[in-house]
Amino acid sequence: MTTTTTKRSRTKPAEVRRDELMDAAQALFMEKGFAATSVAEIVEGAGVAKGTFYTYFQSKDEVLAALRERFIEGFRDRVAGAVDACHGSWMDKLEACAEACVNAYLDEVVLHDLVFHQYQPGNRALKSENPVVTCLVGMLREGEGAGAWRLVTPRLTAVMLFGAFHGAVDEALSRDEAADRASLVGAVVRFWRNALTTAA
Amino acid sequence: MTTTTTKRSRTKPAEVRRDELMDAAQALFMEKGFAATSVAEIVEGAGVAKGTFYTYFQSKDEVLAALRERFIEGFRDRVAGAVDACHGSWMDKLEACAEACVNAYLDEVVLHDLVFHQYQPGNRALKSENPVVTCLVGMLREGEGAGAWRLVTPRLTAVMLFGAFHGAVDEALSRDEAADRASLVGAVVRFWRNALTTAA
Amino acid sequence: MTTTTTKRSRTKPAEVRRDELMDAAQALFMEKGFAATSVAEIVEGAGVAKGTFYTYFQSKDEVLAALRERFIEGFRDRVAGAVDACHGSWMDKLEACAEACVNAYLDEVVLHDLVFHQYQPGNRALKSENPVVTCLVGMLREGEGAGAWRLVTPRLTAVMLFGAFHGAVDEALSRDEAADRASLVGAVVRFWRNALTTAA
Amino acid sequence: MTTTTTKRSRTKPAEVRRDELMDAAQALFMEKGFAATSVAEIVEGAGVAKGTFYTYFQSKDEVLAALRERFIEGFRDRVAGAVDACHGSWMDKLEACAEACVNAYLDEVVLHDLVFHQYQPGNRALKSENPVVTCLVGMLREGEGAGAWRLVTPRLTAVMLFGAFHGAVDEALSRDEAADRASLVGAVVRFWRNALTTAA
DNA sequence: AATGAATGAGTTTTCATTCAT
DNA sequence: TATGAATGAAAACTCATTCAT
Repeated sequence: MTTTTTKRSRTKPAEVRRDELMDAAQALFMEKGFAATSVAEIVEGAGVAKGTFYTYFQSKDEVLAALRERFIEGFRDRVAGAVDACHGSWMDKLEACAEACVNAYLDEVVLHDLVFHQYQPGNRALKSENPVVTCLVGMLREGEGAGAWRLVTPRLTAVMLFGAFHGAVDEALSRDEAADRASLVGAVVRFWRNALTTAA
Repeated sequence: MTTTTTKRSRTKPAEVRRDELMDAAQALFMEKGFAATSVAEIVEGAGVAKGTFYTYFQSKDEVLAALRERFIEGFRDRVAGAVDACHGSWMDKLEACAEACVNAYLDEVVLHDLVFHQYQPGNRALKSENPVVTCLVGMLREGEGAGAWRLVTPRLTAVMLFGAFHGAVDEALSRDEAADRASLVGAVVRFWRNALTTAA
Repeated sequence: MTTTTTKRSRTKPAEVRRDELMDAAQALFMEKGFAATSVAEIVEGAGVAKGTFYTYFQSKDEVLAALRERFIEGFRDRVAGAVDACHGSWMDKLEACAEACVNAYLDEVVLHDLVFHQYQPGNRALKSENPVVTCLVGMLREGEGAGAWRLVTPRLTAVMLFGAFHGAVDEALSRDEAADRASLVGAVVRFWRNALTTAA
Repeated sequence: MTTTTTKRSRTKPAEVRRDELMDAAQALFMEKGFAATSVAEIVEGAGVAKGTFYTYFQSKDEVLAALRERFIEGFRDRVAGAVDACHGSWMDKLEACAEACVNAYLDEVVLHDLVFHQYQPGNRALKSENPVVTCLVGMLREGEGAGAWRLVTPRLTAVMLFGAFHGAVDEALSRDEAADRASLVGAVVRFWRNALTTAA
């Protein structure tokens, strides 16, 4: 009798529950760090009981992994979208890419740091399978094909461009100069352009 | 024979004890990760009692911080030394710097990762107060004074050069291509040079 | 037979568990002192795991605080009950109150000492927000309204009456003369009565 | 050679060193409580090394005991002195005694609490060997001999007078009304007088 | 007498995970 | 599926005390 009424609201679609848990975890990890966040806090944030967490994730580490996947996908989509939307020259595309990177990164640095900076011996690979780099490589290659620039090692160049942008944004952040995004984007674009322009 | 050496005083100069503890901690952290290493293991490794650890460090975190300092200093000394030892042109100095960076980093990646990859909200500053960057800035400014190149924002440029090198080495490492250091140094040097050469 | 009772759920109503923990703690504290009792012993006494203690109390200190609350409430209830049950004159009520105080205190000295004798800077207030005093104040005021006595400072008087009783019982206890409760009650009552009778 | 010069200032008369240690301990105990004070802090306060502490006291508890002795002596001397200095009637002496008690207590409550409130099963005796009570008893007996008042149980009365005064001062302290010592002394004296005046 | 580095037993506390309901 | 009380292993850290100098 009472069963029909009670059952309903408690059970949500698995996907939804899982997302809610991930959202709660992400917010807390970003606020206090991974190690400093307890499962107890995550479930509190998601409004479920302790045990429920373990129906969706095998361990605390697993949520972090899931979060990482989600972040990578989102970042790549955003940057790739900006490049695709640009119908100018290759240099224009490069500029669009730099701008998208800076903005996407700035918008989500904390999250970025969270999902990437957990040291465990031998997780270096993560950074390089970086989809933004992959996307950059593609663009560099196409641009090269079109004669926009010449590159000895496209992948390494992409990685260095990415590293340069990364460093610039980190610097801006640590100096509280990230608010002036235009200047930042300007500096990065200028640097990238130079780096790709072989001195005659 | 050895008796005389062994017998002498359980008490050692503070500096020595501290270093022994740091060495033991560093070895363990690099082997199993920071979180997975217990203070109990560290003191066992250093051959002292639990309490002794706490006469030299306030907490486990503090050793990591000390290790970071030690790493940074060593890295900077190495790079600065290489630049100072180069008596060629500014471009030569730049090259010497790039080479020293790549080599120093490659020689101590594991340690580098250990001391830098622990995410805690708001430790971002560390990277930018990076003494290698500071050293680079100095060099860039002097080089600019000497007319070797022209820079709009020296610090940001230095930071991007550093980021580029960092990314390149990370990439090489993750692809197991770090063995061919010459190529790597070559790629970095070429990239740096371009980045500093304003396209006319 | 007994199986049904025993088997049922390792989980007990929160209130019950909490009380069991408090009981175990109280017994041990009274036997060996607060500092000399470890949480390990408490949980052993209560038949639960270490962690369970911390589901109910934030720290060892918190149990002591809870014990104090419980003691104070019990004491007040007992005294207030005795006064309410007395339907004689105001002097009779005063006498009932004195008697109840002496008896209640004598019955639980050890516990009293346990919960009150832990010196920590600034816990003095506890004594004065003493609900027995509050109850005494009420009685004194009502009695005054009824013309039983006249008081310049009711609260201070209540506090002094309480102090007098407290001192008398402490004295009796330390001299092992507490067995003769009648005499003790007599002395306290006589003293209280005098103290409230303004010499004409 | 160098011995003569170096030795001098380091070694102080034992008595002095001991006092310095007691002073340092007392200050710290009063500020943060006995348990919360470490031997390390005591020796720091006294400006000596860890080991020195143990040349003068066998343990941390022993300092507290020494402090208690010192407090008791000082308090008794002060009250007894005030009574002796009063050459009026017995009621005057009583008044002088009450005043001295209140003042001495107010001046050293924290210390009083420190040395008396440390609960360990069975240290109740301490309070009753209270020298002020003993002194009060003497005065009450003499006054009774001189016909100033009549008492059934002098010691118990003394103890109750002491308890009353104690309660009054505690109350004043917890209400921050201790500054107005005159009123406080007045209330206590009035109460004491009444308590000693048998209602005809 | 004085030192202070070293000790290490002992304690509190945390928290990821389980499991009976 | 959801719950949340219970678990208990594991860890960090403290500090009174010792003792070689």
